[in-house]
Amino acid sequence: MSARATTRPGGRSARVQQSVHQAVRDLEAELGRDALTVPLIAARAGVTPSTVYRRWGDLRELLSDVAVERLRPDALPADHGSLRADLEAWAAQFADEMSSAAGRTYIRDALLGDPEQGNAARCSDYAAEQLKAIGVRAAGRGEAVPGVETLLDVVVAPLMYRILFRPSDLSEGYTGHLVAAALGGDSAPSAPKS
Amino acid sequence: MSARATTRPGGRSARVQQSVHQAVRDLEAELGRDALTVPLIAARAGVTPSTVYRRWGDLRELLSDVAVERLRPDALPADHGSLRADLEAWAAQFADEMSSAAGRTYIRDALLGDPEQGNAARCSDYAAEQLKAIGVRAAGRGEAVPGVETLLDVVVAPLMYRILFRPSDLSEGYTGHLVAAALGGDSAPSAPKS
DNA sequence: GAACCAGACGCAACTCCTTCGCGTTAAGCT
DNA sequence: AGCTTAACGCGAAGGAGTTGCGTCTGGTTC
Repeated sequence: MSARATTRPGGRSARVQQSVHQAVRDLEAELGRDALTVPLIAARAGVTPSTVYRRWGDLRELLSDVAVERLRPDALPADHGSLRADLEAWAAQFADEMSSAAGRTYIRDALLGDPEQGNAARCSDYAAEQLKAIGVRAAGRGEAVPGVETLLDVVVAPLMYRILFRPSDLSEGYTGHLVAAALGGDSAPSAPKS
Repeated sequence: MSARATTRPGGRSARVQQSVHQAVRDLEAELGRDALTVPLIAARAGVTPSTVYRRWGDLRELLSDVAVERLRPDALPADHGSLRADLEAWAAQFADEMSSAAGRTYIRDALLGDPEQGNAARCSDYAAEQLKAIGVRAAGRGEAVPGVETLLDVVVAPLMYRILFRPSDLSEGYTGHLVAAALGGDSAPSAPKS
């Protein structure tokens, strides 16, 4: 049902998918996300609307695909010399990007794809890959490293929960507090009031 | 923009809102959620489609309102005699309800409402109220009680993250593991592999 | 390398969701 | 009771979403 598993990866189908995705990005930048419609996107991409409906089935599904691509990290997390520094830097950047208006829109769009496994799981996989890379690097230094599952539970999940459900309660030092909780160290000064 | 803050809470407006909400629930049970359309709902509710569009602006917004109402807990958490037992029972029930097909649909619908504060925050408030009630009761017994913020971070957020992003990775004893992490006790046997 | 098969696309017509202006109704207030 | 204004009903116009059919292209097989 999704366009990802195209049965014909090469040739025309690939060109259509590429041009449609590009049209979404262009029009989103020009007109804003709320102005996007399938006929508009199709016209910009040089295809007919029915093609888009057949491949993606829905505007939501198409936007979900594009959103997941934009959420894909473009590089491995930077090396700051220690597990704690790496995690804090990564979590801070993650929180910044995801809590922005654009980031929240992409997350929401990504969550709207096919409800079963699919686009949403990819977002989590991206975070897991980054955390795993940080963990492997720290293990190479001889540091004790929490498992990826634990980091997802203790750092990523609370951040995402606040971004999605409590957008107003995302303070500055919160990521530091979460990393400290994950590593068992001291909490950052601006820990939650409890 | 949302229908909640109706400037005229009484009289006809209230009747319209009530009948429209009821129509959504009825039609959702009869035809399934995907078959819902604004004209259909309006006809069942005995109003014109333009009324629905004016009040809610969008089918998504209307479904978001209805979903939040369905996510509202109908009773205070049961008393099992101890903080740990109360938390485990509540978390297990929460996970069950939210990870079901209907629960996930309601959560997704609720998240689609007005992006700023609104319906999504209500969902979190519901959980916070329940946790606070459990906490107050435990404090009355003389138990040491983690703050609501901590419980949201350590128990609710990981559950919700898995439900939304990793629907396949929600094992049986996971909630027990999370409660144990929150209370500092031993982990349940089926803890994550890390 | 040439013919075959199947999936994907373009085209066009149809349905109906969505929007908007205007007149009417009723809720809240003095 | 009269007034003000928000909310609703109605109807028309525009546009999104859907579908059937023919054509084309990419992959496969002989």
